[in-house]
Amino acid sequence: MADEAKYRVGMVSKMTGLSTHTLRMWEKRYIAVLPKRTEAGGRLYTDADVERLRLLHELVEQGHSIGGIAKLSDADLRHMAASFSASPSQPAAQHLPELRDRVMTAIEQLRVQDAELMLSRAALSTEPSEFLQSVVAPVLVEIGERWERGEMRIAHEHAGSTVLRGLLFSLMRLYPASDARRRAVIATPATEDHELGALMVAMLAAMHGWSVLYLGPDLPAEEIAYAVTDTNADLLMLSITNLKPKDSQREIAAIEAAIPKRVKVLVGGRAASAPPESRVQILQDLAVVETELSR
Amino acid sequence: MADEAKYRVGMVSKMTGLSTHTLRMWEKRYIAVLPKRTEAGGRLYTDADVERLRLLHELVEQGHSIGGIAKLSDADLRHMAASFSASPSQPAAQHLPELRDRVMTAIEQLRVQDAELMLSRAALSTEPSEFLQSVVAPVLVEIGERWERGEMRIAHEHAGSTVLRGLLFSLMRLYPASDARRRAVIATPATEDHELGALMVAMLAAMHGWSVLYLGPDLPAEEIAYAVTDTNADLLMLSITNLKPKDSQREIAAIEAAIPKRVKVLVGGRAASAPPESRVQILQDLAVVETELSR
DNA sequence: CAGGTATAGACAAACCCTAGACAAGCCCTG
DNA sequence: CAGGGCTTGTCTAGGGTTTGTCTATACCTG
Repeated sequence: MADEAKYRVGMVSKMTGLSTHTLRMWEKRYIAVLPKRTEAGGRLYTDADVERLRLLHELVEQGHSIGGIAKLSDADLRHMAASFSASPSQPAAQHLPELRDRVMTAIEQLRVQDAELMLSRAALSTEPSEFLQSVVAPVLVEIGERWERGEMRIAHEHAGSTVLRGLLFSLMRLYPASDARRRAVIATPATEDHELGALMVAMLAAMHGWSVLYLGPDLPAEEIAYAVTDTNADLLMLSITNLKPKDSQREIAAIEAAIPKRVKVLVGGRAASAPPESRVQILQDLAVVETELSR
Repeated sequence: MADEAKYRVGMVSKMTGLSTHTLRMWEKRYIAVLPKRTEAGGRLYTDADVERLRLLHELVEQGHSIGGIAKLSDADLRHMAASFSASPSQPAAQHLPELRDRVMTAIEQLRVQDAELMLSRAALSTEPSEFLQSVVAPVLVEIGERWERGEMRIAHEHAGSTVLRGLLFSLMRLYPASDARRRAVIATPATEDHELGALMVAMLAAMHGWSVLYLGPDLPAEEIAYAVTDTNADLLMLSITNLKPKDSQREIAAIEAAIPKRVKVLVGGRAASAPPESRVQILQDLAVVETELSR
């Protein structure tokens, strides 16, 4: 839409705080960005370029050498920036299993502040996908299991998932969308009210530079389709953990029928089930999600 | 009727702040607008032309080059102006009503990043309670109204409330519990699934130094009572916006019967309704909540 | 004729381009 | 720790491009 190249070098200089000279040198020497050109040769930067340059600037000010980071992907840059601002210097909680236990204990005792503190510390000093896989997901599963065994009350389950929801929201907001051209819509189909899976992939997508529209849980098929079409998204991700296969298939089929063919659809979650003849892709775990997101 | 060509170049100059020379050059060189002519050759601009020229003028003052934007469609121009006012502007919208409108517009267009950016910026530069009362609550109400009038889709409602939820979660986590002796439990009774009111008071409580246990929406009475008792809380706050008076009263009575007498209970929200003979206090607006919290 | 407008051409200031030079800082090695 | 080499931000020079304004001349209307 309007996300084409539009900023000239002087404007980008003001936006990023880098001199026009530096901008040109970073391009010439390290190909940090590669702006389009006008017919007369003037540089034209996109929003994504500007965001990337901001990130690079920040990292350079933190002491990285431009030559070393200029070629990294947006996702890598974002990750570096995030983990720096979080870890002035600490050994990092290397024992994720232990962290898990401590978090579970805190939730059992309804000490949510403690749980939050431990989690957010760990989140910023750990690889995001690893954090999700080794901490968030297991904690969720364990809460579910203990609740089924009657070892935990609904109050615990609520408290725990609230902590995790809040954490994931915050993490998602940590990554400002940079690449306006890669749009992803993330939601949960009608009657599926478990949003944590969706939040996890939303966070991953944001971290990988996608411009994420997170719609939350329990959305009718036509609404999801509308959002995808209206925003001209390239990717739709659904999370399904609680639906019956029949319902899952019906909703997916309805959505699929109502969106453009070029939109890629990824479905994850314990109960994900696609109709036969479907183009959608079922994702088994978060690692696969990440590889899909990074291309 | 109103789109007749009416204004001559001198008039348009005064209306747009552009010199007549500039108007002619923009037409000749970039075809920014193409006004009708009188029989003798005089330019006649329409209201739409004037509006477009105003937009172009604004964007040029923001640093865009006229040559680069003159050919864009009205929609694109509007889009650019909107997202600019959201992103890298320094003075921020100090006018809260205006901010509200801009946020609503962004939500209507599913530009959640812009909405988020504007909101979080304003949140940090505004008194929290005023922010909630002048921005968050009105936006919520307006989304609800527009949705009921059929002017907004469920997708918009979801997108909007997701943005606000995320924001409130983040704000809540901004205030680490300072006073561990003043504990508050905040939740929404069974079948009440609107959690935004609860989140608002949770944020206020956290801001006032309370140690907050936020349990989220839709919690059975015995679970709320358990949490209050188990954490030895001094205060319970409930938010009820959607229940029938009968249900509201039943839930409150059940909770009240199961918690220690010394626990203060505050209930807020549009549909708050307490049983007769109840000790609970009904709070009309957020200002009252704040005075209650600060003692 | 006055006042507003029209066209075409001329200009200057601001902006942007490339290529090369250079100094300060960092890193490695002896 | 000294020196050589690499890295990196800044500067200069010379030359295009973009853009607002100005001038000169002419038309139309009352």
